[in-house]
Amino acid sequence: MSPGLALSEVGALVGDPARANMLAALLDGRALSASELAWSARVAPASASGHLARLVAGGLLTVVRQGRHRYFRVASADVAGMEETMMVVASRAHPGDDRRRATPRISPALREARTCYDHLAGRLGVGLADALVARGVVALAEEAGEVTESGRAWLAGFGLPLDRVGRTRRLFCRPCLDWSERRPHLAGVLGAMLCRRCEELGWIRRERDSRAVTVTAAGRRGFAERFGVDAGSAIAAGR
Amino acid sequence: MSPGLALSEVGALVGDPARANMLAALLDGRALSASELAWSARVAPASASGHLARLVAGGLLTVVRQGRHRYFRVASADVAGMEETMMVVASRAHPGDDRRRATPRISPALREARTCYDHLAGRLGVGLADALVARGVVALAEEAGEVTESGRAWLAGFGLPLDRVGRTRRLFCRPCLDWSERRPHLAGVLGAMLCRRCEELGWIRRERDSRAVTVTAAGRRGFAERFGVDAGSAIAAGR
DNA sequence: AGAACACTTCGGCCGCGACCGAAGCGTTCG
DNA sequence: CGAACGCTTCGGTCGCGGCCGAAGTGTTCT
Repeated sequence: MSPGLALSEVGALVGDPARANMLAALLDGRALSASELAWSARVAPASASGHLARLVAGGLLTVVRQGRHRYFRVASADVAGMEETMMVVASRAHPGDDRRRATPRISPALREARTCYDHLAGRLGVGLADALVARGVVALAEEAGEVTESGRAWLAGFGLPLDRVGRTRRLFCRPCLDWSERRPHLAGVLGAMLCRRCEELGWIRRERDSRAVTVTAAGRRGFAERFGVDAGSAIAAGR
Repeated sequence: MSPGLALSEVGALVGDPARANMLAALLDGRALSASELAWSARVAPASASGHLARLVAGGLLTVVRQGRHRYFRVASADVAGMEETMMVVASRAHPGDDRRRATPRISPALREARTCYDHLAGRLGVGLADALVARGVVALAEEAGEVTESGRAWLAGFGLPLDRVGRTRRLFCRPCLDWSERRPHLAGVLGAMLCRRCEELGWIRRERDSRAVTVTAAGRRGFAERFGVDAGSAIAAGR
C-alpha cells in the first residue's frame, strides 16, 4: 500500500460533500442515527446509507445498533483531530476570498460556542483559553502547553484537581486552532475536563441536535467571575 | 461556507491518487518541479499540470518559477501535519488487513529512515526518539513533550544549545506518530534542529529524488556512541 | 535565429461514483 | 397479526472530473 494511495483513500472519503457534512455533524463526538445524518447531509436515506457504509469500512466511523436505529460516531480522537486539521487548512486556503468569507454559512450560535469533539470551541472556547493564559494558569506554545505551578492551585479551586490525572508534571494540555476564530482554544485532556466541569456546574448546556452550546444564566455569572469572560452579551443579544 | 463543504474541498483535493502521490512526494519539504511530480504521480505532464494548478489554488502547495521550471512545495507545516495525520488514520483504518499489510509498497529504504517535512522519521527517527526518552533528555506524552533540565545539557553537548530558542522552559517538542513504525518520533522545532544537526555532522545524507535518508559511516558510529542506536546494521544488510 | 525544453491550454473521450425510487429486510409498535 | 418505521440493497440514470494527444506559450541554449 503506497503512502500516496492510503492518503488518497481517506481523502476521497472526506472529499464528498455529503460525507463531509456527516463527519462535520459528528465532530462533537455524539452518536447520530442514519436518518439524522441523512437529513444533515441533505441526501435521501438510500444515499446516506451507502455513504455511511463507506465511512465505517474506511474506519472513520463506528456504528452501534440499538433497536431499529443505527447510531454512528467518529471512530477515534485521531479522526476528529484530522477533521479539525483539515478545516484549519481549508480556512487558511482562502484567506482573502471575500466571496467565501462574506457567506458565513456557519451559524452565529456555532461561532459563539460549540463543542469540538470533547472540549469547547468558538468564541467561548477561545475566550477561556485566553483567560487561562492571562491568569497564568496555563502557558501555550505553538503545539504544546503546560499548566503552571500556580495554575494547578487555580484549577483545583475550580474543581479540577490534577493530582489524579498523572504522575508527571507535564499535563495533557494542547492548543487547538479554532477554525472559526482562527486562534487557539484549549484541547487535550485538560480541555475535556474543563468542558465537562462547566457542564457539571450547569454553566453550559449542549444542544440536542447540533454542536452548539448555550450558556446558562449561571454560566454567564460564572464565566464573568471566574474567567472574566463575557459569555453572555452575545448570547443575550441573540448573536 | 459551511464547515462540511470546506472539509470536502480539501478532502477532494487529497482524494485523487495522482494528487495524493504528489503530496506524498513533497512531504519532506523539498521543492520538486512539475515534471518530477508528473513522473512520481505516473501521469502525463498535461494531467500533472492540471492537478498542480488545483493544489496551488487550494492552498496546499506554493509554487516558485525558476527559469523554465516551476518548483512546487508544501505550502505550510499545517498542510504537512494534515498529511501525516491522514496517513495515520489511513494506516489505522485497516489494522488487520493482511492483504494490504502483506504488500508493503513502501520501500525498505523509506521505512528505514526518511525525512518527514523537516525532521527524521522511519526506524531511525523512532529509534532516536526512544533513545532520547531512555536517556531522560525529553519526556513525551501523548500530544506534548518537553526537554528535561538534564536534557538541556545533553543537547548542548550535542551542539544544540537551546538558550537561544526561547525564554520559556517549555520547548517546541512534539511527538509525531510515525505511519510506518506506528510509534512516535520526534517532531517540532527540536525535531527539526536534531535533523539539521545530524546533517551538519555528516551523519545522514538526504537522497536526491526521494524522502529517503542514508546513514553515513560516520553516522553509524555517531548514532551508536551518542544515542546507542544501531542505524547501521539494517543499512549495511541492505534492508 | 532556430532548436530544444518545460510547462500549460484545449478538446474530446470515457469511466467512476453520486443520486434517487422502488423493493426488501428486520424491528417495534398497536 | 398487521402496520408503521428505520434502514439497506438493487437498478438505472447522469454528470463531474481524470486522462491523454496535440497545439500553443515562454525560456534557455547554441
